[in-house]
Amino acid sequence: MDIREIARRAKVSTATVSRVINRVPTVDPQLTKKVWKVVDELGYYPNTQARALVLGRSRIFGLVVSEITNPFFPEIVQTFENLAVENNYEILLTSTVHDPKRMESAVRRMIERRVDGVAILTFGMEESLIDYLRGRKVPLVFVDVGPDVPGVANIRINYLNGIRQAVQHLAAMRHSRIAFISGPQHLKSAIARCDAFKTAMDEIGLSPDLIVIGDHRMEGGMKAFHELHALSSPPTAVLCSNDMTAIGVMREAYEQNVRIPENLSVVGFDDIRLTEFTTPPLTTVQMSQHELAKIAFRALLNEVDQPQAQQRHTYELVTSLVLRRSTALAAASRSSGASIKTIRSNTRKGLAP
Amino acid sequence: MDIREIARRAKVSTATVSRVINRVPTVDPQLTKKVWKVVDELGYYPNTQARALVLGRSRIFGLVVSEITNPFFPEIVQTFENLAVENNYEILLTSTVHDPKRMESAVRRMIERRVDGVAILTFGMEESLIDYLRGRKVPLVFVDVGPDVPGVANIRINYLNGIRQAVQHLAAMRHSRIAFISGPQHLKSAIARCDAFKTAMDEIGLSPDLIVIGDHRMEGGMKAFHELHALSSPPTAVLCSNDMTAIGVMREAYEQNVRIPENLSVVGFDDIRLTEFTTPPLTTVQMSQHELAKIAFRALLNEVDQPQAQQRHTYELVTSLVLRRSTALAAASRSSGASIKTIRSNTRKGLAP
DNA sequence: CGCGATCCAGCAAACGTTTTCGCGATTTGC
DNA sequence: GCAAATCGCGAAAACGTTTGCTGGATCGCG
Repeated sequence: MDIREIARRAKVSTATVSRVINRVPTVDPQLTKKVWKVVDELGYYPNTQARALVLGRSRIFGLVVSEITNPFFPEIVQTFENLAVENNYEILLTSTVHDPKRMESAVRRMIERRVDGVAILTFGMEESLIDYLRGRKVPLVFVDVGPDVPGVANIRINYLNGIRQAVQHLAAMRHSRIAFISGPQHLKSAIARCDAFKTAMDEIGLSPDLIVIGDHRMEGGMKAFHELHALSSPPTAVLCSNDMTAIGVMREAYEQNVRIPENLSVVGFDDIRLTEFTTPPLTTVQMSQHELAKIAFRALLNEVDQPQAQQRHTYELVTSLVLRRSTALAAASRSSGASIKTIRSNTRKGLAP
Repeated sequence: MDIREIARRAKVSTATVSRVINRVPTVDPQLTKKVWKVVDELGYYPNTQARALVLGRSRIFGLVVSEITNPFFPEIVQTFENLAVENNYEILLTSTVHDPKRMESAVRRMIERRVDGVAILTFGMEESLIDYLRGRKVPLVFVDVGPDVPGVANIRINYLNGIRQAVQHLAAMRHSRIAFISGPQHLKSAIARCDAFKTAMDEIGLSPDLIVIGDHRMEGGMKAFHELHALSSPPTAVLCSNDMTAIGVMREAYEQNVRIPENLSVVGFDDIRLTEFTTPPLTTVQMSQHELAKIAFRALLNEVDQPQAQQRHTYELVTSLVLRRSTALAAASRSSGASIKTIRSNTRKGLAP
C-alpha cells in the first residue's frame, strides 16, 4: 500500500496526498478530510526510506557507546532515546566494546544509513577515525577528544570541580592521608581525573603521593586497596577514578574487616545508579549521564538545524560531589572524642521491575 | 557521490558497478578491479535507503524493551546488538518506559522505518498492539505473551525449573519457613513466578503461605521484608520475584541488624549483573539475558529468511539456580552444632571502565 | 463584464539503488 | 568453418516519496 493507492481511492493526485500528510496548509479542507479518511481506513504509513531518499535527511542519529553493559551507559542511552522520541528522531545504537575494528564498522554502517549526525560518547577514541568521519561532513559530537573544527561539537568535562569538592570534603573531615586509585593510563579521561586530583590536593597543601593505578573495574579496585591497606601507614580515605573501582575497594575492605565509613572513607566517580545500592551507599562525584546525553543531543540538533550558523561548538559538563554514606570523620579525630557524623542525601527514585 | 559517479569514472554502467559491489560473480575481473579502485579512491558507500527501497528489505530489526536503565535490559541489548553486527543488521532501539502511548508510537515508528522484524522483549504488553502489529505482517518475537500464529515467534520462560531448584536448595539447608516476595500483580511474568513458587513448595510438602507482594523495586523489597520481619515467627529464608527486590531485602536486613546469610537466606530472580556486586553476592535464579536475546534474534532471522517454512514458532528459555553467598543453613540447625557452610560459585568477568 | 492576480491541484522529474531484458561478442559443437 | 549456444555488459524500469512548475479555475477590481 503506497501513496498512489491512497491517491487513487481519494481521487486526487499523489502530490495532494503528500501535501496533506505533511500538513501543507494550502490544500482544500474538503480534500484534506477525504485524504485523511482514506489514510486512516487503510492504516497507511509513509515509507520513511523513500522519503529520506528525496529529502536527503534521514532523521536518524547514531549513538556510539563503549559498552552498553557498562553501568555508565544505560542512563545515557535512555535519555538520548527519550529526546529522540520527542524530536521525531530515530536512534541507531552501536557499541564498540573497546575494539577499534568494531568502532570502524560501526561508523561505516552509520554512514551507509545516512545518519544525520553521530554522538560518540565513548571514552578513548582512534584519531584516525576522527579524521575519517570529518571527511564525511556528518555532524559529530564528542566528549573530550574532538578536534576544534566546524561541524564538530565537543563536550568538555570539568573534572576538577567535583574532584576538588571531594578532596576538600575529605580534608574537612580531618583526612590527610588521601589516596587516589586511578584508571587505565591509556584513557584520556582517566588521566584528566588523576590530574584533577593532584591539582586539588596541591591547592590545599596536601601532597598527592598515594596514587595507585587501577583498571576502572571492581577487580582493580580490590587489588589497589589491598596494596594500600598493606602500607605501613595506610590512607584513611580513598578517592577512586570511577565507581566500579570504589565498589571494589568496599568489597576488599569488607574482606579485610575494615569498616566503612568508620575506618575508611571512600569516594567514587561517575555516580552510576549502582552507587545507591551499595552498603553503605557510596559518596561520589557526579558526572551526570542525563546531562551529558542531553547536551550531546542538543548539540547534534543545533548542528543539523543551522549547519551554517557560527555557533559555539564546545559545551561544558560540570561535575560535583554528591554525599551519601561512605565518608565520615577520620578515625584519628573520632578517637579524640568527636562524634561520628554521616551525611545522607536524598536518594533518587528506585528501579522499576 | 553516487553510483553513477563511480560508473562514469570507471567507464562502465551503473549496473556493472552495482554488480561489483554486490559481488555478483559474472563480471569481468578486469572491470571488477577497475571499479573497486574507483570506489576506494572516492571512499564511496552505497546509500542504504535507496537500496532498501528497491529491495523491499531494510536489514533493520526493531528492539523494544521496557526501560534501558532497568538492570535487566542492558545485557539483552548488548547481545542483540552483537548479533546484529555479525549478521549485517542494524538495530532500532526503543523503550516503552511502561507507557502504552509510548509503546504505540514506538511501534509506529518501527513500521515507518520498514523494519524487517521486531523483538518485543518487554514484560507486560497491550493486547491491542499485538493485534495491530500482526495486521502489519511484520515478523515478531515475544516473550511469554504472544499469540500462536504464523509469523509470530514466542519465547516461553520455564520459571518452574529454577524456582524449584531454589526452593529445594533452601529446604535442603533446613529452611522450612520460606517466604516469597512477589512482583506487581498486573505483570504476567510476576504471576507466573509466584505460581511456580507455590508449585515448588507444594511438591515438597511445604505450604506456601508466606507470600507478600512487592513492586519489583528495591523499595518494595525493603517494605516487604519489614513486614515479614515483624511477624511473630518470621521466615528464615526469602525468595524474591526479582533481584532488585532481593537487594531491597538485603538492605532492610542490614538496617535491622539481620545478618545474611547467617540469620537469613535470600534468593533473587533474574541474575542481573548487580547481584555479583552486593555484599554478600546474591544467590539467584538465573534467567539468562544473553540466551534470551540470542533466541529472540535467531527467531527473527528464521522468520525473515524462510517466511513460508513451517517451522516451530515457540522457543523455551530454562531458568536455573546460581549459588553465591546469600544462602546458608537455617539458624536453628546451626545452633544445634552444624557448621556454617556457604557455597561460592565462580564469578563472571567484572565490568569494564 | 473583462482582465489580471491569486490560488490550488496535478504532472513529472528527481532521489540512488537493483535487476530484468536484450543485444553484441565470444565460445562451443559438429 | 558455420550455426548455435553462452556469456557479459548496458539501457531502462522499477522502488515510494517530495516538490518545482504549469495551467485552469476562481476572485477582485475597475
